[in-house]
Amino acid sequence: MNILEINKVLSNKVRIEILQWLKEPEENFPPQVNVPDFSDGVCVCHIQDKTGLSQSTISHYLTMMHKANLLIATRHGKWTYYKRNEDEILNYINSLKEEL
Amino acid sequence: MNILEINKVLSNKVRIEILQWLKEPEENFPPQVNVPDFSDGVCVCHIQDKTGLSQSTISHYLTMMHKANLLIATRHGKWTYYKRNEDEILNYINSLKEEL
DNA sequence: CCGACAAATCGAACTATATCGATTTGTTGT
DNA sequence: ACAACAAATCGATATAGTTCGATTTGTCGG
Repeated sequence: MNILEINKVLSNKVRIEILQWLKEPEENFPPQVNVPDFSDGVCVCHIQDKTGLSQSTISHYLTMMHKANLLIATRHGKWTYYKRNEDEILNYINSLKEEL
Repeated sequence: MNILEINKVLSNKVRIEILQWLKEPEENFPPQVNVPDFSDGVCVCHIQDKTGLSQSTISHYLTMMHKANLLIATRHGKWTYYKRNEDEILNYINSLKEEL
C-alpha cells in the first residue's frame, strides 16, 4: 500500500468521481447487458460514457487506479468490468489516519 | 474543505513528509531559538534545512499547504512558524471516509 | 480464419507541477 | 534611515500529468 501513489491517483477530479460512482453502480450506471448484475463491477464503456472523455484516457485512468490497487478488474469476453477494492480503500484511509 | 485540493497538495513526497515531521517537532527539528517552544510550530528555515530544497521551493510548498488549510502560520518578527492544523487534517480524513 | 468490436497501449501535443535563482517585501537592531 | 536577514513572490526552465487519435491486442460469432 503506497499512500503517495494513491494520493497521486486521487489528485484528479474525474478519478475521484469514478471511485465515488462505483460505490453505487445501480444509481450511477445503466443496467449491465452482458452479465446479470453489478457484482463484478461496471463495464469500461459505461464509465467512459459517463465521463465524456476518450476511450484511451479512461482506459489509462482505470489502469492506473487498478495499479494502485484501488480497483479490481474482471474480464468477461470482450468486456472488462471494474469495481472498487474496498479492502484497499479502507487500508488507505486507515494508513492516512495513522501516518498523516 | 476541498478533498481534491488537499489530495493535490499531498501528492508530493516532501509535502507529506513535512506534515509527518510536524507531528513531532521535538524529534524532527532542532530546538527553537527565537521562541521558547514549539507551540507555534517550526521555523521555515528549519524545514528548509531538513528537506535540502531551495528556500523558494519550501516557501511555495508551505504556502500551498497553508492555503489548503493543512497548516497554521504564525509570524514572530522576521520568522514564520508553521504547525499542523489538526482539525482540518481530521476533517479531511473523515470526509474521505464518508465520500470516498 | 476473418470481420467486428472492446479494451489496452503507443506517440504526440498541451497543460500543469516542480524547482531554482533573483528580486521584493517585511521586520529588527543600530 | 538603513543594513541585515527571513520569507514571499516572480520569472524561467525542466519534468510530469492530461488527453487525444491511431494502432495493437484480445475475444467472439460466423
